[in-house]
Amino acid sequence: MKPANIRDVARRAEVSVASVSRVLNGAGPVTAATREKVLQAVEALQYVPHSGARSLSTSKTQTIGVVLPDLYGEFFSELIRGMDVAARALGYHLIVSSSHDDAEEASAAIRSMRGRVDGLIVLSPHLDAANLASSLAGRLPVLLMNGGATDAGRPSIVVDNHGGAVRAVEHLLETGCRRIVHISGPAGNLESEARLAGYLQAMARAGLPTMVLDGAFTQASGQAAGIRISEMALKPDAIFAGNDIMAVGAMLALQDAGLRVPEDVALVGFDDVPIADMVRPGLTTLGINIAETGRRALERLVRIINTADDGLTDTSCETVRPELVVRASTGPVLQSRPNHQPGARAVHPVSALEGENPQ
Amino acid sequence: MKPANIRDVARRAEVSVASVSRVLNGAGPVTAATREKVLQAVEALQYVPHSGARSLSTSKTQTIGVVLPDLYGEFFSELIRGMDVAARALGYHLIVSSSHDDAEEASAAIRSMRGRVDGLIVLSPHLDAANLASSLAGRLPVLLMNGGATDAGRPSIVVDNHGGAVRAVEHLLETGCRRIVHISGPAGNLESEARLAGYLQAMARAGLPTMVLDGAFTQASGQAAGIRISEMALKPDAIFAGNDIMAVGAMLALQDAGLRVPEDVALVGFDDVPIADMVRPGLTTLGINIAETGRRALERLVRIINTADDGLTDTSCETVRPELVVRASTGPVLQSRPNHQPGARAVHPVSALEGENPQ
DNA sequence: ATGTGCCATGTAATCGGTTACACGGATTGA
DNA sequence: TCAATCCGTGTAACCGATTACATGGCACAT
Repeated sequence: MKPANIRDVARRAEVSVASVSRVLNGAGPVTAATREKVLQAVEALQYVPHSGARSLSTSKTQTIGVVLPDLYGEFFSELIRGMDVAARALGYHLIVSSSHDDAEEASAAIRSMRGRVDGLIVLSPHLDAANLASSLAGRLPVLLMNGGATDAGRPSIVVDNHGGAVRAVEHLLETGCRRIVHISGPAGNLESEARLAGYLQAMARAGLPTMVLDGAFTQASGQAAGIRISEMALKPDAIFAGNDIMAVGAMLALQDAGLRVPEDVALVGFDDVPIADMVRPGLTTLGINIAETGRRALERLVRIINTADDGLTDTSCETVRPELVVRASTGPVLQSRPNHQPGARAVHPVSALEGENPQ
Repeated sequence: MKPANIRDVARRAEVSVASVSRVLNGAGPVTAATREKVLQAVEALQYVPHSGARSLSTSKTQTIGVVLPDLYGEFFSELIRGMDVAARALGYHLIVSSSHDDAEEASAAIRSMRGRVDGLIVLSPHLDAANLASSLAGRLPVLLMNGGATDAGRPSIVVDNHGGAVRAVEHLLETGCRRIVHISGPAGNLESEARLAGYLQAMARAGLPTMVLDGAFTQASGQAAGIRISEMALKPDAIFAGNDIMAVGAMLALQDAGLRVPEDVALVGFDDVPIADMVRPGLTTLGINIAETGRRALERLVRIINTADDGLTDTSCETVRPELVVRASTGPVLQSRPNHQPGARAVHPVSALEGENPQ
């Protein structure tokens, strides 16, 4: 009992296969009578077109591939959710492939998707552009979401990681913090590096010394960093973590060590994943509307596919600007007057290292 | 510059298409020399087989569809991660389709996947079996993960929701709680109903009165329930929430209202999603190894596909037993002696309603 | 009545693989 | 030396859709 094919339908409806195809695709002229007969036959035979055969003749799969790194967590699931909603609205399917440790594995995934998808959305912040491009060989439309890289000639959507990090540091400065350490994401990750660079720049601009602890964008690495910090003799008065989940890890470690957030140490994350609002104190962070970004990415890729410019015309690099979301993990912003005042953050002994320069 | 096809490869390697196919599929006899020529041609032409064409002749897509409900959050993303890892290991791709509000929409999603996938994993706890079966028409292998329903004749993997709920209540009883309310999941959701039934049964068995607040498996609904509870004149001494995310919502509401967990109100969730270990106090919950469950589901479906028994032979209903994970959101277990003793939970005034019966 | 044009429909080529079967050359046994 | 066997290879028929092109019928203008 093999499934029915288009010829079975044509036979039963007493029309030709061409008419069946025309009815089903809404293309070409058909009389109401023909349409009716075809639809009845389709119903009776439980006919569903064979997508492989269709894709063979149309060279379209109505499917989009999403390649993700080995990191997981709320950020990526939110992103995919946004993409999935947009995909269904546009009549596309989504093939996801996650957990790619290295460039090698991601390339293999990309290769295995060729011919199976009409376009790709690639989130591999550790893939350098060159390696990536070689994998992409075919003229498959690709939308990059590769951290800070302004990859030449490819359409992309990137988060303004650098600007966001600067904003994070500025906010901490505004609340009176001076000894600000950064828990960084994994080395080689473009997002992570851009956030680190933003931190370094903002601190340099303020004339403050920097300190970086290595993290890996995971809760465990944030926790480990938090423990290290809680064991320091001269503790920082604020932490800017490379993402929310590390910030949460650090927060737990600090609290377990008896330190108070934000009174002893203020804390800022990045991404605004749902959990940021579920810890206490709520996590101040740089918010990205993640699902919305996913939706936009998918819609843009579909637009590129449909205009058949393989990223030749639309090569712009769309930027998503994170927005500061202030919650309780950072203290209140001090009055903007530069003169010293014993405000909410006066509990912090001001280090001699500060290099504060009231203009 | 169209991508190369198998005939281009055959021409360049100076062999026939049959040989190319044999080399690429490892099937059939070929000499080392032929293999070498073919592989060189493949490399030179950057050849990738057209999956649609292949699926047309083999009737296989090497793709598995996953249909998810409209709920999202860590549970589902963890599950998909587990499936994805297993899929890649077995040479399969994953098409996901989420956010299905109703049976209607889920059916549409299932239909749109026919011919595109070799099998389906369906997680639609609100789809009644009848409605579901009609959608499935084709003899497509389907693995159900449908909450408590022991759907006849279909292979399935279900969580022992009822048993888990009983265990949750028992644990609360062991810590001395008596006024235990339940925050339920959405009505019509089989998982939700099984957990509710388990709660009711365990409470009845203990001779205690029950109280159920309606939730929707979302953080917001848990929070709303928590607010309602914090406003009660006679407060419960424990909450069993239908899942972790509602438990977290309730915890935040209680804490915002100045109540202490577990001293004033103990709290148990269900699922053991990552966030359960990131709130303070840590959430006691019924742990399911989610990613592992996803992996097992996918591997089982592939096994069914490969043995070509469309769920005719293997129709068993595999059960995943959740395991109690005790964290700080519930107090210490009292001594097992039945005589009343002013232990850690003596701070709770024992209500007259209790109906406690020391045997 | 006849030509013109349009429109609904059918025929058949095509997409790019897989594979049953045919074939030819080499090896082996008698 | 000839027949039987085996093995690597090639030929061509299929899988199920789409669609360019051909065709036939009908309406309308002349």
